[in-house]
Amino acid sequence: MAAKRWQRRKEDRSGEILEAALFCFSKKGFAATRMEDIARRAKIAKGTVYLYFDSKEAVFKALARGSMGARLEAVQALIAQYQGDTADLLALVITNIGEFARGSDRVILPRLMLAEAGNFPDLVKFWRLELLDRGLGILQSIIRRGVESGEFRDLPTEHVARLCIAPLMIVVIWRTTFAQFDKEPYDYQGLVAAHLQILLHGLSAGSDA
Amino acid sequence: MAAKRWQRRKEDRSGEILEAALFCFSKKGFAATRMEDIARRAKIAKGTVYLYFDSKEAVFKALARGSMGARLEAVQALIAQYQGDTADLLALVITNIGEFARGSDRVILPRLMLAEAGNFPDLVKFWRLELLDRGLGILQSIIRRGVESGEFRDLPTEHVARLCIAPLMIVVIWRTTFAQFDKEPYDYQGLVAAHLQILLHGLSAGSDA
Amino acid sequence: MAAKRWQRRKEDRSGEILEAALFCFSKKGFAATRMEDIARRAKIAKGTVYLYFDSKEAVFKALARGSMGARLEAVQALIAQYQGDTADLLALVITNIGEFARGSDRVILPRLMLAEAGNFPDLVKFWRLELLDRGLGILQSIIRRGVESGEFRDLPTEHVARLCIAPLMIVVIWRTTFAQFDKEPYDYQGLVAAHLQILLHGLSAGSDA
Amino acid sequence: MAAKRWQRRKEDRSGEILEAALFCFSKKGFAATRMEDIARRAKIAKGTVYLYFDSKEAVFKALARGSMGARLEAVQALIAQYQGDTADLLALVITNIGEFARGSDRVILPRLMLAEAGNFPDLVKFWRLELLDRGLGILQSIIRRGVESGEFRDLPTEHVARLCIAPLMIVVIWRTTFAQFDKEPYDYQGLVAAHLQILLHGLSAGSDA
DNA sequence: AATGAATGAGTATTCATTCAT
DNA sequence: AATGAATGAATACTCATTCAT
Repeated sequence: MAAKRWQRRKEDRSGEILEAALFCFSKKGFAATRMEDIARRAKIAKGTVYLYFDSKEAVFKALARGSMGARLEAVQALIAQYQGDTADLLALVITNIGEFARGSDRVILPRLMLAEAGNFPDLVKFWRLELLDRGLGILQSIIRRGVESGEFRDLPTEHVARLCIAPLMIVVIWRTTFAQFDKEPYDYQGLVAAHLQILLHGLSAGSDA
Repeated sequence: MAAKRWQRRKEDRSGEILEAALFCFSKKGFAATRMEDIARRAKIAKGTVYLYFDSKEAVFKALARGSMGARLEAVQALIAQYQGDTADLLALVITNIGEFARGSDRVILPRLMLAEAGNFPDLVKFWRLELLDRGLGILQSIIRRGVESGEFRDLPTEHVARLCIAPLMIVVIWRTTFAQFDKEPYDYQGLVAAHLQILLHGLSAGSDA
Repeated sequence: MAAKRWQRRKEDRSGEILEAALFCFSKKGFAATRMEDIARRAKIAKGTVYLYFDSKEAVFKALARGSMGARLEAVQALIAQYQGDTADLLALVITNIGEFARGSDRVILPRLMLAEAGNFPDLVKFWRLELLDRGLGILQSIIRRGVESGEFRDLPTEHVARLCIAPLMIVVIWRTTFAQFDKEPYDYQGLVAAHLQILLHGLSAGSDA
Repeated sequence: MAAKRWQRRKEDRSGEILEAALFCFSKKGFAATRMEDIARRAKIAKGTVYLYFDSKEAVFKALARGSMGARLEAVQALIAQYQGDTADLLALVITNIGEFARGSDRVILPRLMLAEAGNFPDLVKFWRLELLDRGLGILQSIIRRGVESGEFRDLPTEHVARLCIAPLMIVVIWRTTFAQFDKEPYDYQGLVAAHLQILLHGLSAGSDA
């Protein structure tokens, strides 16, 4: 539990390697990244990587598994203590994830996962179960709350949850794939704002004739 | 002795190879697919592939370039001759693309493109310019028409266009990546329906007090 | 209609193939020449070559064996009927071979043989026995005649014969290998003339004190 | 257990590889030599060769470039300090090169270069400019000196220089190509001696009436 | 712990050769 | 006889992994 002092160094190394690997994988993909690329970027020797990870695959999996769940838990905590309009809560959650999608350099992780899904089925399963299903579950519970309180129209929550997320995934994909050809930077924040306007308006029970 | 080893069929070899390649690439990714895999699936010899394509990369590019534009043009034709509500038109277009997303086996093409984007920058450019920008342009013009006719609220069309598409991309990604872990098949049609309900409701000018 | 009268006969084809092969081999070497190169140059289909030759090796051997002996026999005939100074005869023979070396497009044959010697030991043997030994034998007999008649100094004929040939081989090598970098064309005729001057002078018995 | 599989010896690996390559190339030619042949002969693994050379071509070029210029410089030094008859100097130089031609195992280098000339045009240029032109230049300056001092007849030096070398090239070719079929070893030394006798005699101004 | 030279399995590509047309 | 599509063996080169130092 407590971090052992003499392992301190080791943990740092491991993190540096993952950082380097993230950079390389996101730039060239898993297959096209050579262990030496990772090592060079981490400023260590090729062999050293193997002191921390069994194989290139292990590096990738450690990368893909780590550090994504934390955010989810943060969102969960946010919700637990929330008092107020469901619409505001939903807006808060979507904005929060939106911030991540448009700002964090970690977005390359989902991009990576999508790209290599074919080669790492168990990783897909992990993402599906640990992140997607959990995340969608949280959203569904929010939406259900809105329906029950009469704020939202009664639409199938499993679909609505996905519809909340979809534009954020667009942000991720756009940033990691197509942004390089933008002449002027795309206004991600505006997209999220428009999304919220349409979504909340569209969900709103009161606005229905 | 053996069944005909030489089956001359220049006719559609190229198409068969692309079909086989599509299958292999979508299953294992570009890098992990061996030319021999493609050849075996196309039931020809390794060397034969090279009679039709210069390299593995050329196969991939031919695949990624082909057959996606046709659908776009179909949609364009649909719109050109359309008379009636903009909302209905938008619903029609989204449903049309949705049908593709949830039914066609060609959806692996966008999946593939996303996956290999890092290794084929010029291909990304092609998709961006020839498909995305064109497609988004079409949607924007529809939305603008709705705004001008007073049917839709005045929201930034470049964002709204993306919001129309986003859930369809979710369908594509879900089908090609996560569907394998569904216990019961996900109701894509329901998703598109919910999308339309929220979107059209959310866009609708009349509902706003 | 009936068979085309003007259709080329088999023998012609074979010659055309050899001609094409000579061109290709001399340009790119044996290994780097593809059967298709030969076929294309001969303006026939790849498969057709195999109607005339069993393999690429067979083409090369047919080429290397043919058409070199004829010249040797011409020289032999020249000598047989010659009456006069041995020095003049030697000059005549050397000039004759020199003409070949500096003018004929067949010089690529020895060049080719040298280049591929390692891969075709039996061909080397053929050249050695059928051409070199015979050619050197003829030269030796001339020189011996000169020694016996008192025209030439008494030097070992097996060496002198080679010394007569050596500059001509230089011509061959120069033309086929280094000439491409000459700024102004090298004066092969002048070389042969200088060779004769030195050789005959050097051999001459009279000039020795 | 097994005998050391990893023998770290960065020291002279490169030289060993070149040595092995020289052997293989001279035996089978460039194209027919497999990288594995070279590796096996150098007693290392296939991949190791690539730690020292970028490609098979690079191995060949390193080989062809190296170790030939040194001898030329030795000859140049010899001349620079020489005092005495030009005829003696010329004899000395020719004998020196002759020793190389008939004794050194490096003669396969020119043989190799001739054989592969077609595939390595830039290498031909290197040999032409760095070795041939320089070598011929040295010889021409010697001959010019002889002409100016009145020892030699006034013949075109560019031709005479080549005539000095020609028999030595014969030695190289004979040794590397035809010697294998000699029943009794050919007397290369005798050839060089005869060459000198005829050449010096033939050049000598005094002997002319 | 760290290094990086060495290894060798794995694959894209070429091209001599075959044979149905 | 002629063709050229199809075959598949052969090989240069890459790179994940090992381990002597």
